[in-house]
Amino acid sequence: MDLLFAAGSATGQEIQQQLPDPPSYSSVRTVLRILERKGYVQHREEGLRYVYEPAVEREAARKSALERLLHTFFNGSAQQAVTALLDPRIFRISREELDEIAEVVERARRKRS
Amino acid sequence: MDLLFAAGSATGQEIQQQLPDPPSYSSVRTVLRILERKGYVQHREEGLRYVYEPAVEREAARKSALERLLHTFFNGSAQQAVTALLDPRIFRISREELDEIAEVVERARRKRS
DNA sequence: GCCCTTCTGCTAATATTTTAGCAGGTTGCT
DNA sequence: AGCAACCTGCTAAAATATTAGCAGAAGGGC
Repeated sequence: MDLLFAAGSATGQEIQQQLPDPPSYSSVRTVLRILERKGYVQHREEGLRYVYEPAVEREAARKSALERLLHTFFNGSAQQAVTALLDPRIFRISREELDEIAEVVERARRKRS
Repeated sequence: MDLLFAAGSATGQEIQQQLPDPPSYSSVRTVLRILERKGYVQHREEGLRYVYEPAVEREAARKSALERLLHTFFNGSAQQAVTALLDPRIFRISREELDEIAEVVERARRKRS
């Protein structure tokens, strides 16, 4: 699923290739079919093969993943999460990126006031 | 696991209570015992009952969860993640929190320059 | 001392996941 | 037409996860 969210959509073959320690193509497809039956993914036919994509809105999935992460590791606090994201011991962030982040925050503040 | 990371540590009973649609206590303990065998959690005896906690450093787990989220939903970009965290359509953030975040960012910038 | 509650470990049945093989269809090339 | 390289669905075995029941130990109150 994560893979599909990251890629947007993918064929069985693409998924298999990106999987670590890839199982047989047959296995991948079985899983996809099951995920589809459960309503987690959907496919469209493209030429003769199926292209799969998540059945849930990307936005919605992202939101719920964020919420979960915040709750699990940051006590629900967005501020703590941002602090971790900026912690050089955790991520190396370029100077430019840092500037952009500052701008995003400033924009949010201005919008608020 | 998420629950344990959020709480820091917990007894079987506490875990059961916090679980949605809670299965029997017996089931919870079986799972804990298996997780322990696999090395994901460990326990210490406290009085007569076991208190479980994750076997991995909280920091390390947090880092890997963040990395995964960034990769899955934000194209690896911390900036995009911060943007989402500040998006009022996603999270309601108080004015104070926003100010604190701004400060965190500023501190990071000063440290950098 | 005896019972009630709460814990542990063990065991076992059931459900689900994971894996792969096989048959049949389509496309395209020779 | 025949063959190779794809794809799909179906099927089934094996591994794993999930759930819960039961027995035995320990503590606390009557």
